[in-house]
Amino acid sequence: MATGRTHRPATRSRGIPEATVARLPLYLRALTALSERSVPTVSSEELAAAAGVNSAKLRKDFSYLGSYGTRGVGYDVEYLVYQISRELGLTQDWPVVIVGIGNLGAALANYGGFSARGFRVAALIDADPAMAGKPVAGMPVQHTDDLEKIISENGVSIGVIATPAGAAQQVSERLIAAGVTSILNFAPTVLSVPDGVDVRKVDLSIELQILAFHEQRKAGEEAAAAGSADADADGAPDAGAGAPDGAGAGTGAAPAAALMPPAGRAAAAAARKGGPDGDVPAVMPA
Amino acid sequence: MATGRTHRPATRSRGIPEATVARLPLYLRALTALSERSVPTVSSEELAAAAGVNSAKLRKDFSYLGSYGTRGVGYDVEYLVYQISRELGLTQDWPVVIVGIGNLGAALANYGGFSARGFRVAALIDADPAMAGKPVAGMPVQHTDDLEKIISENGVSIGVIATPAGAAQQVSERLIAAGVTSILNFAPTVLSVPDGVDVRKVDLSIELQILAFHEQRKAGEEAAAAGSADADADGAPDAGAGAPDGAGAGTGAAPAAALMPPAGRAAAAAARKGGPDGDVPAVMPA
DNA sequence: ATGTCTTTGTGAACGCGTGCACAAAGATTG
DNA sequence: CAATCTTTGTGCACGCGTTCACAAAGACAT
Repeated sequence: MATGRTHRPATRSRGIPEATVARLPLYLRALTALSERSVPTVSSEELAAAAGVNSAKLRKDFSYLGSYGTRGVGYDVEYLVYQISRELGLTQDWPVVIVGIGNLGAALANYGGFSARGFRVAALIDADPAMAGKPVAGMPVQHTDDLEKIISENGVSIGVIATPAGAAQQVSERLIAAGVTSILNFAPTVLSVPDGVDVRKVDLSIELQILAFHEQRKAGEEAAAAGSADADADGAPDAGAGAPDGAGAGTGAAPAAALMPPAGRAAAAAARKGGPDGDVPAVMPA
Repeated sequence: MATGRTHRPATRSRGIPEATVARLPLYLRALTALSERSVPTVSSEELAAAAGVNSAKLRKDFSYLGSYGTRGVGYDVEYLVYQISRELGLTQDWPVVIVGIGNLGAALANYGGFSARGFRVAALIDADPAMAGKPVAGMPVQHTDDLEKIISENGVSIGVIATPAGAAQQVSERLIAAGVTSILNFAPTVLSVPDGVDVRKVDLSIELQILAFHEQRKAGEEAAAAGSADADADGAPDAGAGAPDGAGAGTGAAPAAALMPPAGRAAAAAARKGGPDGDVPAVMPA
């Protein structure tokens, strides 16, 4: 792409924005549903509605893949299914391993959607010797000791980590050393990996916290709309002087007790101490 | 990373960009870890490293909350934990219900991280009569018939949907009608909800597909770098002519069979027919 | 063939998020 | 008290992603 005049649309060679890639699976799902109903073609408008996105965005997304539509008609469902599948690499088989067979790991192992799209669970791995050999989802759990061997023998390049947070980093290092270059991380930790390795994380706790934020905000606006008395309300937390701060904030239920910085600290910390966060109870991300 | 969003027209009410809100839980986790080690203060540099973000970004994020740092020193850990918790609304109790107690639902019910941050599982709900009364995570599963009653009696405003895709939309409607205004959706469907309701979705299948895309791309580049013969390589997906493309990619096994558009269609469609996608085998999103 | 109607593909404007770079603020030392 | 050093808070520029709006392309009817 750098050599002199490699004249070409150049645009879409290596293009395909991340945001677009992230939506392709969404389109694919909607298209698959249409395909099952034997719908021959769809307009960008219809498909966009089914995928829950803007039609212009969808068209632009598809434009990165090439011109697969027919003006005045729409897109050929089957053909598009094929093209997107190919673009995503779903036309080939991807063996994956799941490390950490706790509650979540087991649920993932039983996950039907895995095999549905070219992903094949090649092995289930756990550090607990008691788990070894035990069948989960019709497949015997193997011990961590054999991790490297399993990876190389099966040509695994994608690993799923569902271990407690404390073990995640080490597991990722072993996976990578063994040849894995893509990781789906369910453990509540920031994995540091070398360049060239892709990591995506799924974090339930974070999603819930984000919802809580919006929920609180909604409650605040509601309160503000109702009793429009206190102007400041949840206003900008001016930590300025002494202990003022947005005290009178009627936002939530937040009583007085939870408002002064230096004092409340102890309580806050204490309340969290026992909490499962550092290593998670073998269930899921925290 | 977990996906999902439901953008609001304009969050003009009180700054705090969505992107920042999404990172606050990350900071909170890192801070909590520091707190447990009794570290009194952290610099933006250290905290940023622990959270896996850019330090300038972190400082800017915090600036939206107010000026909680001390120049030349850093941030007071405990104080910051408190402020972020308050901002996220974690100082209050959030009762949540989990609908759909399959493999995943059960794993979520057992999830320790729930209660760790102010979230309390108020009830487990499932449509299967056989599940009713059955204890999961030390709590009896209740039948869908009582959904509305459960929601209102417990003042639930956050619902978690872990049902098969086919039931998700209807469940969401009942939850919303009963008073829920925030939903965490694990079902592989696009939920259409009225304004004012927040939906975040976690979709394992999509994450894996995104990884597969990058994995394929890496394989393509690798092949291109090695045998620099065919210039085009993984370039623009010219479905047209022959069967070039990054075939020789060592990684996978993509044979020739999976390359022609009009022909492969049938196979692709067929392979998917029986696949669990339309309604998911009571395990997880597809 | 010609005209009309539908729908794609995309140029261009806009807004958000990111990261740099630096002045201001405060701690610390002599 | 002055000098120096550390770290925050933020103005600014850049790039990505989203959205609008419309010309071009093709189907379809006459």
